[in-house]
Amino acid sequence: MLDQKLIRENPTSVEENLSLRGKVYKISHVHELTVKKKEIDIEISSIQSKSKQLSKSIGNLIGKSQNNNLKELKDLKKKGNEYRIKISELEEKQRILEKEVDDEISNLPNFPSKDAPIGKDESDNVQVKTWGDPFKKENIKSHWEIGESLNIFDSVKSTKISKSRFITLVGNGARLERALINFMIDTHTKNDYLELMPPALVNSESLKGSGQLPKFSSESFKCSNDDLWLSPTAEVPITAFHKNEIIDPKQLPLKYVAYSPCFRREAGSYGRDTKGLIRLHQFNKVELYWFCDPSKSTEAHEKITSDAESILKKLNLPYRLVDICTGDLGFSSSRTFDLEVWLPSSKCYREISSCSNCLDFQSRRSSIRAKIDKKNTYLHTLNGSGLAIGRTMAAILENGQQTDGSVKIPDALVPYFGSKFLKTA
RNA sequence: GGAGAGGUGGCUGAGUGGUCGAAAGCGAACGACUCGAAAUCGUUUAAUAGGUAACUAUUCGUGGGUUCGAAUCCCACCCUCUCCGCCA
Repeated sequence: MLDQKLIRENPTSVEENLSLRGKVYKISHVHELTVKKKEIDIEISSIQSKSKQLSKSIGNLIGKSQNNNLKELKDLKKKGNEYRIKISELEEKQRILEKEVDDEISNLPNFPSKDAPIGKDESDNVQVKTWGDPFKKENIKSHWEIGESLNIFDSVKSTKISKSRFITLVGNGARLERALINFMIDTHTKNDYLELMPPALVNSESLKGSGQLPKFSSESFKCSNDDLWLSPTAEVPITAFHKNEIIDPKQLPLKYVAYSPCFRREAGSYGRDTKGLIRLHQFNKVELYWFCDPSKSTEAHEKITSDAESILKKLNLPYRLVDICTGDLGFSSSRTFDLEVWLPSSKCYREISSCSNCLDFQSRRSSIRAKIDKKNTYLHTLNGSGLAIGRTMAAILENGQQTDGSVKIPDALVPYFGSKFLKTA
């Protein structure tokens, strides 16, 4: 959520900042609404003040004389009644305006950071660095071919259970999934992250608080009988964990790691990545999340990214770091570093983690503050996958494939998985 | 799901129409006493929004309503607790 005051006082700068995303944003209408709303706020409070004084003097008058039928009293009450009617009229206007303003501002994305590369779309993203040697060989199998031959997951049977884009992990596949979750959480908790295991169902307010609503309602699954949705990422419940709080600044930064199943409708992606573990309606993810002092979020962004990277390094998976351009930034983010893992079968890097600095965008939506220098200040929030489990498994299968059909398990994962190779059961 | 009870400041808890933003206690801060501390005594101490400030408004679960005036009355919703039912 952008600052309403900024929109009211400096609409031009708001438009300029938003236009960095490569689209035109017209905010003159919201601007007018915020100005009107401010006028009404002031008017209401001045009438309330008069009305309050009047009520007190009526109280005093009744206290002094026992007679309730004085003409003076009647006149005062009449005057009070006028105030009341006026106030309720104005409040009605205020409510409508507030809703309009809120609706419009809720649909505006965050400002891109000045440091983000300027660009229109994905093709303008900037590769910052690569790590490890991409595995290139003839006769490379895709992870779904490997999965099928090792019998570690089954998508055909899963359509009987649910529909397409769902997966059932089988035997060692399920075991590998659990090993990855535990390995990642252990690594991060050793690094001072506090583990959370939040609800998978979240209410509308929570989705709004982190930016998924109102604009992206078609991206999430809704439970029709309740005001509950299947959470698309742990970012949602973690943000909501501190909703409407004023946090003691001594506790900052708050660093959380959470495993959660994630549910996404993937509307509009029909035909893309239909095979394997890359794009599913349900997948597991370990998420990293920081609430921090606004002056320290740039630094925190570097740190959360390197914490996510450390998993790829420990698993010895080749990857690259990409600086997302202004036109390709997510709705809530002002700067995003993507980590992309090498998938040899498709000879390309695929996103496995997205590390974003949302500045005060989510904390303003969710009202999460800390008293810093005697002022209540919206905190900065940062999130990053550390990592997406299914895609990590795909990368391990493809990068670790052996000529005999087995898969080498990364050394760091062996204690969790329980053996050095993944073979046919 | 059924029956009942309840949601008040950092905490406990009083308050059923009029200086109530709210008694009392605990806690906290400061001061006195003390070499220092404990104990004791005294003073102070809710939050939010707007404003440089004086100040103004709002807030007693949330949202409406009645009234000149609502923590207090009415309606709806949310949450918590107890019992019963169901259940991993």
